Amino acid sequence: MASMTQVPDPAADSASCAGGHRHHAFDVAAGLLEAERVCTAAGESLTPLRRDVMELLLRAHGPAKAYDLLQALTAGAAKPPTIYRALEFLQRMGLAHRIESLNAFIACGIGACAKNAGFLICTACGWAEELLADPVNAALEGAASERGFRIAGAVIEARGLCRDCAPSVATK
Amino acid sequence: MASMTQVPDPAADSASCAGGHRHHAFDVAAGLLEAERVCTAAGESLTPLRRDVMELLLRAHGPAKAYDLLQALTAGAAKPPTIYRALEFLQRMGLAHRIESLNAFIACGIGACAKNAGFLICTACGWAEELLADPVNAALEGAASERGFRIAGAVIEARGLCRDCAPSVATK
DNA sequence: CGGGATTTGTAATACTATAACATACGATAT
DNA sequence: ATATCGTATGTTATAGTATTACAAATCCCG
Ligand SMILES: [Zn+2]
Ligand SMILES: [Zn+2]
Ligand SMILES: [Zn+2]
Ligand SMILES: [Zn+2]
Repeated sequence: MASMTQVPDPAADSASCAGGHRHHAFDVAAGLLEAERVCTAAGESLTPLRRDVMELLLRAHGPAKAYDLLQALTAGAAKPPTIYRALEFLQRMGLAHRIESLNAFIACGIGACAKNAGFLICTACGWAEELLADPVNAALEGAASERGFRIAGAVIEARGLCRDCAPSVATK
Repeated sequence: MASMTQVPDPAADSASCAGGHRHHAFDVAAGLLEAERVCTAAGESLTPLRRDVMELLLRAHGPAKAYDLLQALTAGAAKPPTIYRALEFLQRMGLAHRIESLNAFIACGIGACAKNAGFLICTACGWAEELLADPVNAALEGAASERGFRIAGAVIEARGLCRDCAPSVATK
């Protein structure tokens, strides 16, 4: 298999995933509408390419790797800068996030949040659930201010087992 | 210049750094003693190679890149697996940490903390200060438990300006 | 010494990301 | 309509990060 991350082929549609059990998924249609709305509001354009990448992220069953997205675009004819540029744009719009500890990208699960989201990453099924990380950021702010440090942004990524996977791993 | 990260040449000693102002540094001798102690306590061996890498991390004026460390080891004769293996060992011992958002490594600033440390990374001087991230982890735990998620570990990395740099950037 | 486990060396390759420059395209102003 | 400008995309090449697989050396114990 080319990769572990689940970038769907264009035909796939449902929320079934590699692990076999169905769970977690984005609402693709709603996500695309929201993306259009956000870009318009920002005076930017959700071009066909950017929209295609957004759709791939929304259909993915978890964080997607850049080169897998690249392969999924027009059957791999695109070159690396194509995908990195589209991802950078989507991140700038708050429509997607990069997960540093996975070198992967995911659609925003909260809705155009430009900053300081957090993720709970399941090591069993690969899903990453987004958090509004306000309490976490507040705790970070507290620690930072004690040291005279001014926070501009933060990476918050927890690894562990999601509700669905904790039982199956525990009983294994 | 080969790289921005500050892996010292073998002669360098003080806490002066690329930015010109002196600040932040590890206590090299104490760090090596502690490393020896931790490894012995764990029934593992701090071999000359591992010790050399630990010393490079302690002398570095901030997070160090793997290939820069590699270059600093015996003037670049070593191959990539050499450094990645040593770094993995040091991380396992809690003597070093990987900073995901920088693809870089840093000596533990707290003392053999195996898990869940956090970092405040200054984007001006490049230093990364380690936090005992207990309050942050507590906040994360709270958010996770609401979702039935069991956290095994977390990446907590804030970017911003340290106490020393905030004024100089503000007045620039 | 023999034998097994750990550590290190080495070569090859996979994976991730950016720089630099060329081309295309849509909007606006003559 | 044509020129021009800014934005977006295409293309080539290269830089940077990390792992796999196997070979050799070393250490520890019996
Ligand atoms: Zn988000
Ligand atoms: Zn799961
Ligand atoms: Zn530490
Ligand atoms: Zn600083």
